[in-house]
Amino acid sequence: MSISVLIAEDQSLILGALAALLEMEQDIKVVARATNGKDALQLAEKLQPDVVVTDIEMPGMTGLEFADALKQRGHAARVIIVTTFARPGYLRRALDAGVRGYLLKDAPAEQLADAIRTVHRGGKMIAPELATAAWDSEDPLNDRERQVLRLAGEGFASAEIARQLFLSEGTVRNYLSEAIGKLGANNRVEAARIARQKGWL
Amino acid sequence: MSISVLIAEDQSLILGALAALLEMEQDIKVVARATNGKDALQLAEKLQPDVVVTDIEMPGMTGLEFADALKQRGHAARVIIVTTFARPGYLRRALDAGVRGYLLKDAPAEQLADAIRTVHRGGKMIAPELATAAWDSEDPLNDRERQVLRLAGEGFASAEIARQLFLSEGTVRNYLSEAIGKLGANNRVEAARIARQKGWL
DNA sequence: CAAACCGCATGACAATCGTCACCCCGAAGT
DNA sequence: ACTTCGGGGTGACGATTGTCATGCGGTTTG
Repeated sequence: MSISVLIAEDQSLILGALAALLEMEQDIKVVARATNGKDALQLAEKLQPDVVVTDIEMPGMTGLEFADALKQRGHAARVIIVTTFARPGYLRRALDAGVRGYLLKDAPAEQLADAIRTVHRGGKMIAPELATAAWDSEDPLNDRERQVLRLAGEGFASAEIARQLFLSEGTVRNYLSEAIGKLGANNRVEAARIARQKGWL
Repeated sequence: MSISVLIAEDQSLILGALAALLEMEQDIKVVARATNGKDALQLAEKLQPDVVVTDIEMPGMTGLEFADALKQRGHAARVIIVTTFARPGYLRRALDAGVRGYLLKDAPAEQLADAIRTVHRGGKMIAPELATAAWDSEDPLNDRERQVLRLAGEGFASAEIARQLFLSEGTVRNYLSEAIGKLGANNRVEAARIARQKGWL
């Protein structure tokens, strides 16, 4: 018997493409498609697919909320998240929602079918870039550093940041220096980029 | 004879999925895939595909630069841009680069094959959301300013940018100063932010 | 042909940034 | 009461950034 799959993804073109990709596998059957979390939830309840593949960023209900909702209702479907974002924070929330797979969109194409099979068998499949990162890379920034870094990343000068946060300019520079050091960056811009990319801003 | 197509898209999973989607059409043949602009350029030169489908945001060389490079070399291939971003600035630059199609990733899946056929026939296909909005505000940046600004926005220092682009550091600073002035920004970071948001990077 | 541009480079100067050592003070611990 | 600690601050110094005037070899173009 083939594995029944539901796909949720808000960009129709990508949705169609993913479906086409999976249609090529004889042991996988795409039984439904949804372009947002709410539709996906209804369809999942009605069709009881073996596996659900979902994006995170969708209008209305995100993939994470969707996974959580499925879990609440004691649903058997195993969920695989497919997303652009390698943010440890997302992975955390996904695992908390009982998600069994977390793939990045820049993983090789065969991995999706693999992941579906693995997860259907009861296994887990986490993008290697994140498997470790979820553990070791905790956000090293404190509150002030985050605030300052966020503004610096928008292009505000130290003096302006100081004004906005009611700090002295020197202090702002100290925080920035700290943040730059903690993130292993060479300057505020790079630091902001790194932090954003990790989902810490 | 079927239409030969090259696909460039940095997210492998999506790349594979798009290829699968097109494989389903009997009159379309995916002859090559690339995950960045440079590879795409080489492959396009070697294989002379009828149509090139490319994403915009790719590491190294963007889809727009790629399209431009193809045009420079007097290449016959017709280019279709497929992107998430409905930024008028992108469309304008795409059209300037001689691009024949501009689709959004949330267009219906069948549109891609349609667009390929239309473009192959010599027609154009522009996402309706953008067809009108194209004449918004002009991009005041020239090529060098764009390159320099992009790197500056990533957090590279002037000296590093100079090394990467084989320019002197002073020249890099001059270009940045120009760009900052044109965009009404106060520093490189703000300038990069403004340009990005307008779709000029 | 000469004028006008263009892309790139220099050099200089002021402003801003990044770093570091050290200070102040109010809360906690013990 | 005496330390310790954390948030915030100061001052100074070198590196980087932003600005501007100026120069120089190629292309256009009148």
